Formats: sequence, structure tokens, C-alpha cells
Amino acid sequence: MSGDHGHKDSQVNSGSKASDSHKHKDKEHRHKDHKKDKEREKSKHSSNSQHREHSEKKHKDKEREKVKHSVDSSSDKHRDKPREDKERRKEDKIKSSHVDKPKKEKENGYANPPAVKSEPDEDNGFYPSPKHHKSSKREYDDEEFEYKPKKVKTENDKKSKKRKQEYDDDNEDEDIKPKKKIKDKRGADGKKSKKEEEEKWKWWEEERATDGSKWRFLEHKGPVFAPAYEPLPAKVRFDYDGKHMKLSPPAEEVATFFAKMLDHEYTTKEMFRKNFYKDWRREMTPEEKSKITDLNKCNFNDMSEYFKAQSEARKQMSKEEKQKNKEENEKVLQEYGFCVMDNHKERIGNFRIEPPGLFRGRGDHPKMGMLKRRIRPEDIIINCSKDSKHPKPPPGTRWKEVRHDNKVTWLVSWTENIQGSIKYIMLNPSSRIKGEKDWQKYETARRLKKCVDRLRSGYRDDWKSKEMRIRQRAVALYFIDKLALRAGNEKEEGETADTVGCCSLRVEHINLHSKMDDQEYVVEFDFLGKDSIRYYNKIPVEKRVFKNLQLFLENKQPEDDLFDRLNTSILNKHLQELMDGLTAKVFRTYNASITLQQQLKELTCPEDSLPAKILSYNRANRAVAILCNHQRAPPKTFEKSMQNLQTKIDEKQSQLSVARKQVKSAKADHKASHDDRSKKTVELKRKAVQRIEEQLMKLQMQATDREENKQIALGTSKLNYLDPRISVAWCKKYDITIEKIYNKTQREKFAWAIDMAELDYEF
DNA sequence: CTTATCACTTAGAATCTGATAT
DNA sequence: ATATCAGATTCTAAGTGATAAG
Repeated sequence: MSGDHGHKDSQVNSGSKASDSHKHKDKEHRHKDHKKDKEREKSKHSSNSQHREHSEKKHKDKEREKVKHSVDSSSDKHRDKPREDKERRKEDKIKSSHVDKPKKEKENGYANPPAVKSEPDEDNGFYPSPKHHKSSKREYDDEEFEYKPKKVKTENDKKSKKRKQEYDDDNEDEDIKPKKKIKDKRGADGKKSKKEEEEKWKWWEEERATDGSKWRFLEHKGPVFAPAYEPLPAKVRFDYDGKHMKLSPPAEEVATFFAKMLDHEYTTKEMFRKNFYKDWRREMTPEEKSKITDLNKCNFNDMSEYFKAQSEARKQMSKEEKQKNKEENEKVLQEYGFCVMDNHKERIGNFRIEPPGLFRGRGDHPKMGMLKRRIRPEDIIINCSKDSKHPKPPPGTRWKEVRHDNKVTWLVSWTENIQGSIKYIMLNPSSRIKGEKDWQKYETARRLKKCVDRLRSGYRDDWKSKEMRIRQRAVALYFIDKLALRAGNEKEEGETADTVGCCSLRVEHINLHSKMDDQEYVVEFDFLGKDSIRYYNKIPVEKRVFKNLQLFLENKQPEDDLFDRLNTSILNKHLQELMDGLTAKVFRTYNASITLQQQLKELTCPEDSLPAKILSYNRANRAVAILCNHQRAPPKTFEKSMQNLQTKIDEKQSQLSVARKQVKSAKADHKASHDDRSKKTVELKRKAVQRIEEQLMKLQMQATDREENKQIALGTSKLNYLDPRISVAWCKKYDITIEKIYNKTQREKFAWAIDMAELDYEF
């Protein structure tokens, strides 16, 4: 498929993920009666360790001998391990400082384990990441009361020169900001200048707080509530058992939620119907309850038709009406869509409270169809600073609470009734508070890059450990690193769909094949991950991993945990010891970003046309999306849109042949007449051919891109996993405008990267 | 330790919008 | 002008991981 264009990099080529396997809708896949009750779990472990005494195979015995469960061996771990690590690291450094790595070197290759370490030895990060040094993190050296944008933090020499020009204006900044803030609400002039300044605010050139506080001043208008329910016009019918029935407003409202989803597959699902019906009944009057006893006898069709007509009517609205609507929205946005945080007006991400409706859980969710209740002001907790103008609850209501907690970033929260979890209103990704965190995330991943070889040889050693828990940890980490699996927290059973990540993999999720086709030691993964997206992959592993997996599987039932002595908390604790700030998810970020960087190097030809370069970029992006298993349902209009494109290509092709003929005849003309005029015509026609060729090329690129992208979602990795500076640098290197790869929203989110990355940026 | 809670990031689908084709 | 479509935007569910509580 797409990403593999002859690169030998293991992240990209690892395994053979069936690209056609996406959503797993079948129920069989999920075992319903998987009871993970703790008692059973525990007893299993103890019996496990007993069982392990009688053996079948010789080499297994040997394996077993080496591995004792931690119960008896927790104290006999190798004491000298840390020292070893240190030594190794030193050695690596020495080597690497002399061996200049060729640019091409794969940064994360497993294929050839680190004979020579290749990381550049530039340890001092060029900006002080707060996560970096825990020690300094929580001390706040400048005084609480004054928020002064200070000069840019100490920078590494090589970077500083290019940043220098930009931060000379500290003082100016400082003066402008308060003024600007006051001016805010005023007329055109104030607004305009404010806008420009705000857009240009370079928070990344300012100091970050080093205590735990997230802000010093926060003022906002509170949330926008869902519009109140408007009862249906009398003519809209609801029929029960063939007879018209007028529902009470509360029951009717919930019925409309169902009616609006009638065309959706959800409403055919047993679980959905059951949950909906149960919650619906609770909204009914006693009479309704006694009359309505069977959901199957309910006819929502007329209601459904009514809503369809409504949305149709909305589409048919006149331009003026639409315009008016738009302005209305804009007004709400201006009023509620922004807040003031530390002297800057910032965009809020989701300022509207989620309207009531039926819960749409993904995959086989036990709660799908339940009523998501309406949120009232009394449910709302407001967070803002004490000295701000507090948001007002709607007339006649009050907030649940107003608090002033600057250790958190949210402005509004409420508790949702399906899972009992808390929902938040937070800032937009373009905000300082999100941007800083994002930047920091990539810096942590870059620190991982510097020590990943050490870590890798560490976990390889651990495959041989005497302790079961350490072996499990090491194999799990190998999967997380090599396959970019998620950590896999435990989930409460019965509350959510049955999905897993690495640490929560069960025996039934893998199959071992000591021989498969022409490969040895193949592990076949088949499980549902986040959002119930299927992960299917066959991947050859090292013999030692394979043997370990066999060991982990011994005496277990399909529904038992593969890594019974491991969970995310243990794993992350371990990772934290290996590197400050390291957690399982950092590997995903690291591997995604490093893969993009490599792929871009490999796939981009400097002499390619612009569309070809864009295709290369998308292919690099796609390689990452495949690695991270970011799938999507093929768009409903996919086939059609491919056809449309093909039609265009055909057209262009015939245009091209026409144009070519014209060149020929023009040439003939010129030969005959030899005059200037005909010569000009030849040139003109040639140009036309060239232009059409280019256009054709572009269309073909587009078609290829789209085809390859049929069920792969690029957005998630682009937005969450790829260090934007890699992309910015790539654009600069090949003289491609940033707009070609980032749309407006993305440019806003990545403003920091666009501003700071130069063409030589290395992740 | 285990479990619960909280805050925050990551995720695909649904919906909207505005450009382009008819 | 209107319909269609693709890309942008919104929506909110579902993860991760830190920390508090038991």
C-alpha cells in the first residue's frame, strides 16, 4: 500500500497490517461473559506458579528455571543494573561523538540494534522545558503579583541567533498588553489593533510559570446552554400501536431524540433500544407509562419526517436569512467564545454545553442509547479568578459553585450522567496554555530520542530476566515501542466497550506462529483498541520475545491477561525511572515524529513538482497513520468522488492530446512559413501542452493520494503526534508554502512551530 | 498496595461551509 | 442560481496518567 516505498525502516514495515480491516462490528469478537473478577484472577496466579513445576518441553524448562515469579525473587534482582546502564551510556556517548552519523541513518531501527549510537550529543535542550527538571519545576521565582513577559529564556547558542531578532521587543510588549486589554471593547480602532497584536502574541518567547499554576488571571462569560426544548407542532404525530398519541413534553422531547436518529444504525441495535426505552419510560407520565409498553409498537416516522423537512427548510433559507443566522452565531462567538487569560484574549474550545440526547457510545457499548440529560446552571462549576468579573448564571438560576483554582486550565465543568465523568470547557488549541503543553510534549519525545537506544538495549536485556514481571514489562515495552501500541489502562467492566491496549491485552488477542509463510516467530495481533477500532497485525518478532510470549501464555484461558504481572502504573513507574517525564505514550509521539522525519527524507525528491512533493508529504504522514492505526470508515461518497476525479483526468487527457496535435500542426506551419508569427504560435502551443501536462499530473497525484487514503485518517497524527517543526522545516527546505500542508486552524495551533522552526530543524 | 477521581489529550464521526460544477 | 462535494469545523467519547483516598 501507501507508505512502503522501499524503506527498510522497521517502524514503517513492521508487520503486515491488513489495511482492509477496519471497524470490527461483529459481536463475536467481543466475549461478553468475560468475567474478570479479581478473586478468580488471583487464584489463577497462584495456581499458575504451581503448575509451572511440571513441564513438557525441555527448553521451556530452561526458560522457566530462569524466570521465577516475583514473590520469591523480588529481592534478588541484579543490583548492578543501573551502573551498567550508566557505563553503557557513557560508552555510547564517546562513540557517537566521534562517529558522525550519516544523515540517512534510521533513528528507530530495530533491524540493526545500536552497534553505534547515532544520536547527536546535544544534551542541553535549547529551551528549558518545565517537565525537564522536576526539581526546578515547582518553584516560582518571580513574584505572583506581577505578570511580566520576560525575555526569552536562555537558549542554546545555535538556535538563539535566529530567535534574537524577534525578542528584542520585550519591553514594548509589556507596555502594550495592559493597554490593549483595556482598549478591548472599544470601537473599530481598538478592535483592529488588538486583533493584530493578539494574533501575533508569541507566548513561546516568554517565560513559563514554574510553580504549578496555570494562570494568574482568568475571566470569561460562562457557558452557552443548549436551547430549551420546543414542543412539536400539533400536526406532528407519534403513533403507538397504530393509534395517534400526544406525548407530554418531557416524554416527547426524549422521543424526538430517538426520532432524529431513526436512519442511524444505532436504533436497530438491541442494546441501544433497550437502554433508550428504559430511560424514556422514566420521563413518561404514569398514563404514558401504562399505555406504552413496547418500543416496537412505537412509530416515530412522522416525527422523523418532520425533522428532515426542518433541516431541508434550513438549507433552503434565503441568503439574507442565512446571513442573519451567521451574524447571530458570530455574536454568540464574540460574546462567549473568548476569555481573558493573563492579559490575553484567548479563544475557547467548546463554550457550548453539550445538549441533551441519546448517548452514542462507540463499538459495543453497554450504555448506548441511554439518555444524556440536560445540563442546567445548577450543575455547573465555574472556574475563574477571584478578581475577575464572574460570569452570571441565567436569570433565576445559580451556579453549582464558583471556584478559583489556578492549578487547572478549565473554565467550566459539570458531571455527566452516563459514566459520571466530568466534562470541561477549556481553551482552543491555539491558546498559550494548550500550545505550551503541546510543545513540551514534543520536547519530551525528543529527549526520548536521545536515550532510546539505551532503553532498547535495556528492555532487550530484561527479556532474559529471572523475574516474570520484568520480562512481561520488557516485552510489553517492546510492543509499545515497535508497534506504537497504547498503554492500555484497565477499564471498568460493563461500563464501557471491551477494548484493550498493550498492558490489558488478553491471551485471546494474540496468536503465535513459529512459522508463517516464510517468516519465523510471527505474532498475530487481533484486538479492538480505542474507539473499538480493530488492530490487526502480523509481525515477526525476535526469538526471545516469542519464547517469552509462549511462557506468558502457559496455563491461561483466552480471557486471561497476557501480562498478568503488569499494568500501566507499573510500566510508567519504571519508565519514569529511565527518563524524567517518560510514560508509555511518549513512545507513540516519538515514533510517529521520527517516522515522519525519516519518511520525508526518503520520499522527497528535490526535483519533483509541487504536487509530487505534496504526495510525498502525505505518504510520509500516511506511514505514521498506519503505524498508529488511525483508521476511518471509507467516506460514503468515496467511490463517487474517485469517479469524479477519474472523469476529470480523462477529460484532461483528451485535452492534452488535442493540445499536442495543435503543437504539431503549428510546427508544420512554422516549417512552411518560417515567419515569426508561426514561431510564436508554436511556443504558445507548447506552453499550453506543458500546462495541461502539469494539471494532469496534479490530478493524478490527487487520485493516487485519495485512493491510498481510503480508510486511513491523517488528521489525528498530524494534529497530535507529528512535531509540527518537522513539517515546517520540510516546507522551508523545499520552498513550499505552509498553507499547502496546514489549513488555517492548523496554522493557528502550530503558530509556535511555524514561527520558530528553520529549515534545518531536526526532531 | 488498590481503587477512585480528576484533568487533560487523543479520536473518529457528524455537521457545517464555502468553492465549484451544473 | 442551485446542487454537489470536499475540506473545515465541531462535537463529544474514549483514552492516558497523576494523585488522592481507602
